[in-house]
Amino acid sequence: MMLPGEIYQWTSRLKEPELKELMSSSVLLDYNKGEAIIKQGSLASQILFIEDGMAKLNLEEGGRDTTFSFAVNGDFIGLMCSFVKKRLEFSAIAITNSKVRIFDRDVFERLIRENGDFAVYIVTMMSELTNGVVHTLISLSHKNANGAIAMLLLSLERLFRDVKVVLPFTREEMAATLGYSKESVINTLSDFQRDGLITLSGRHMMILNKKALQLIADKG
Amino acid sequence: MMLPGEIYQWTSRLKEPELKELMSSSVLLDYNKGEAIIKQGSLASQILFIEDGMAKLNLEEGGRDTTFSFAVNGDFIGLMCSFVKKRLEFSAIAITNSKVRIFDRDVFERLIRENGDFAVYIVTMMSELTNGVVHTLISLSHKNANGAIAMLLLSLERLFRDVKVVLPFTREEMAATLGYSKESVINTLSDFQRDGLITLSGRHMMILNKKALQLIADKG
DNA sequence: GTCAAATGATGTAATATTACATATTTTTTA
DNA sequence: TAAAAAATATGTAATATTACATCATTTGAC
Repeated sequence: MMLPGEIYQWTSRLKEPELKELMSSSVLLDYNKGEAIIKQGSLASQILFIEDGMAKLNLEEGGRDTTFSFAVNGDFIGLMCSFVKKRLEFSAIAITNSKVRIFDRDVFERLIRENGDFAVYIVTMMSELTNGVVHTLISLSHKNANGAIAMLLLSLERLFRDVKVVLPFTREEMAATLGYSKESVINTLSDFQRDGLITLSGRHMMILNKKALQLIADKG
Repeated sequence: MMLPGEIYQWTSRLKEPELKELMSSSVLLDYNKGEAIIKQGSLASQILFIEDGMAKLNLEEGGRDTTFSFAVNGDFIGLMCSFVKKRLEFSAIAITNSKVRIFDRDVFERLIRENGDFAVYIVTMMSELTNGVVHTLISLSHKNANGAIAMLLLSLERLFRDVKVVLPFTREEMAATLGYSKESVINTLSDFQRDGLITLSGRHMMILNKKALQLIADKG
């Protein structure tokens, strides 16, 4: 439950009546694991905020689905790409059962118009998010298969805040995201398991040796 | 010379006195080809606008310099990454002699605060820019060497608006950007020349067969 | 212009990655 | 629960990419 002015940082940028208006024009929806929260190609008419759960941000292109970011509890989902003119060019998929608050973009934009503090806060958040995504994508693209996979596993550990992770991908989806073949992903994961860095059972993974994984991510 | 309200779209979002204030607190500087316009790690205290010339946006990391975007005449340089809290995490290098207008971030932010129209315009522009960068980086990372190089050459053609292009990279820098070895880049460029797709002489390139290059970029 | 340094070109061996074939396991559906 | 479908695993051959060695060319400083 979202209580004005206390749980989420950004709410403090809004005045009492502004926040009230925004909240009362919003809806809270439940999404099941695997469900699409945002479909690429839909009109950019909403701003989504994840109150509970996790989502992956995908870009579909050339028949491939690439995950380029994640969103967790307390994040605006893909905020840096949400204010486009026409249609959203990304999708968001719940990777756990999630509660998502849906704001109307017009109301949201009106607040940006009317509340300069809020506008600057949003602009700053967008820059930070974009920065992070660009950084991640470039790092990934310069790594070999081992390094890229290690990076992804570590980012999932941060996302879940736990060494136990449920992979939000099939091996093939993971391959598509990283730009390698599914066999490369499968083999590398097997290698990691054989070398005692992780345990694997279907989609359930546990990280056993974070330091070694980090080394592979850095060097690879 | 920048004339209020007529040359650049964004100026029409500002009121006469706002634009006047912004312009009068700005400076126009000349940069020579190759010169650093923005240094990664510098304080995020300015917003830069390129009035004439071209620049490449680089991210340094792991000893490598990766170009992730370009800016030309009429662009804010790296706007989507410019409103970060502390230091800029990208650099910008002039790839032709350029005239750059330097705005003070505080003044710029004050306009975002005080002029809602302007705020929304900036937010929209940031989203569109981020969208484009993410799209480009993901496309590139899924291509083989030939495809990635073809993509880059075609994007340079669009940048220069001409089939004659002066490559803003050494072969090695191009390799760093694309995540391949310099030999792969050199060999592929040689192949392209041998196959009559381009002519090359040092950094001077001419695109002879755009369709074939596009095909390689799409398929590769 | 000359020289030195940097950049570019090319061939080959080593390595990494993919593609294919096939068997096994897990998940889904009826 | 059983059967079917999807996903995973594994070995091997084909392909792509890198790394190394060497030489040619271009660029920049003096």
